[in-house]
Amino acid sequence: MDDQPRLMHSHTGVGMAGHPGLSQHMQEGTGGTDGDGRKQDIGDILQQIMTITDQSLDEAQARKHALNCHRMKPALFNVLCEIKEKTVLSIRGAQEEEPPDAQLMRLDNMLLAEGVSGPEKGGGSAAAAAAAAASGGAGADNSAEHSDYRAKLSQIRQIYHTELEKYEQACNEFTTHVMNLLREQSRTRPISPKEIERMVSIIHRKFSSIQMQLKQSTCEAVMILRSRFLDARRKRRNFNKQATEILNEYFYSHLSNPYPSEEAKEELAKKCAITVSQVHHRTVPPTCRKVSNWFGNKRIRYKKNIGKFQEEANMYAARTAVNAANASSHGSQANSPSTPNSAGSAGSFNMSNSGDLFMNVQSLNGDSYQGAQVGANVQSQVDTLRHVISQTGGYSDGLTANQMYSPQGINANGGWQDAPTPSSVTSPTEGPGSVHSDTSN
DNA sequence: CTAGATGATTTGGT
DNA sequence: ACCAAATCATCTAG
Repeated sequence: MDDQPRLMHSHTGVGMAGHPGLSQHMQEGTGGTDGDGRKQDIGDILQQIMTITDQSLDEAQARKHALNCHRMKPALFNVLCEIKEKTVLSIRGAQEEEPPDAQLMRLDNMLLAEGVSGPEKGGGSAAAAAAAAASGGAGADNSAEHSDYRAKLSQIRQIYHTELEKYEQACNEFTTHVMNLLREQSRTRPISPKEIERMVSIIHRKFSSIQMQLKQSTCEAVMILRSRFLDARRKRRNFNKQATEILNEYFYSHLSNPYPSEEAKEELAKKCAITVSQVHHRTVPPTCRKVSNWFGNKRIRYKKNIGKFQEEANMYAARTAVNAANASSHGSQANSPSTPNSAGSAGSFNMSNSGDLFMNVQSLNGDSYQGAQVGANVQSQVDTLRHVISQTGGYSDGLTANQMYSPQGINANGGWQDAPTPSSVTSPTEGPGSVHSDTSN
C-alpha cells in the first residue's frame, strides 16, 4: 500500500536531484559525454533508489513537503506543462471508440437466458423457477430429474457471481488506487482530468476482458451441463398412454386436416398434462412444441405407411364416433378440442358415398356466420363417420370400404396429400400394404 | 442385444 | 412461423 507514495516521492526527488527542467536530457544523454559529475549524480540517485525502501513514511512525507515547498517547484511545473503540451498531442490520437462487442453481448444474452446472470438468487433463476413451476403442475419426476441440474446450475451461478464480484471489487480498488496516485502526482507533474479518465477507461477495458473470459467459461460450463442433463433428445421420455390416446383421438378425428391450431395445441397439451422440459426454442410454449412435434411425427409417419396405422385409425374412429353420438344425443358437443380452421380445406373430397353429407358440411361452413365451431365439429364427425362407414360397410369383403378410407382424404387435400395411397382406387384387391384389418368393431 | 417405436432436432422450403 | 422430410438418440418389447 505505502509503496506507491514512497516510490512517487523518490521519483520526484530524483528529478530534483538531477537537472531540474532537463529531465529529457538526463534520460537520453547519460552516455557519459558530460563527464564524471553526472556519473556522480547518477550514483547518488541510484543510492537513493536503493535505500528508498528503508525510509520511513514520515521521512517520505517530509521530503514530499519539502519538494512541494521548493522555490523552484512552480517553475519546474510550468516547464513540464510546456513540454507535455508539445508531446501529448501525438498520444491523443489513440482511438477512443468502444464497439458494443457482439461477442460479449451474445455471452450476456445467453447467461441471462440461462438464468445465470439474471435475477439474483433468492427464489432461483428463471430457468429453475420455470422448471419448478412445471414440475408443480404435472410431474413429480420432473423435479427429481432436474434437481441435480438445478443444483449444479446454481453452483455455477454462485461461482460466477462470486468471481464477478471479486473482479469488480478488484477493478474498483485498482481504479481508485490509480486515480489517487495520479491525482497525487498531478501536484508535481501536469495530469489533466481527461487523462485520468482515459486511464480509468483503459483499466476498465482490461478488467472487462477478464470478465469476458469469466463469462465465456461460465457459458461453456452451462453448455456442458445442459448437454449432460437437459438435452431432451438424450433424456427422451415417451408420453404416457393417456396422452397418446388423447393425441391420437384428435389426430384421427381430424384426419382430413390434422393441423391443430395454436389454441387446440394448448388445449391438447393441457389435457395430456404433457410435462414441460427445457426446450431450445423459447419463442413457443414448450408444451405446444411437444404437441407440434407429435403431430409432425404422426403426420409424416402416418403418411409414409398408412397401412400400418389402419388398425389404430379404425379404433380411434370408432371410439370418437361413439363419443360423438353420445354427445349429440345429450345435446352437448364441446367434446374434443376445437379447431376453428380444421374444416376449411375439406371441400375437395370426392367421396362417392357420403358426398351429400359433405355438401351439407360445406354449405354449413360456407355461409353460416357462426359456423366455425359447428363446422369444425361436424367436420370432425364426418372424419369419424367415414371410418365407421368404411368399417361397417363390410358386406362385400371390404373392397369398397378400403377405397373410401382416409388415404383419399389425404390425397384430395392441398397440404395433406400425395400419400403413397396403398389402397387407392387403382387396385381392386387389397392394397400393397395389406391395408385390410380384421377388426370389425 | 436387436429391431422397431418414438420424441426431438436439423434442414430446406414456403 | 410452420411444415415435410430426414435424421438422431433414446426407449421398449421380444
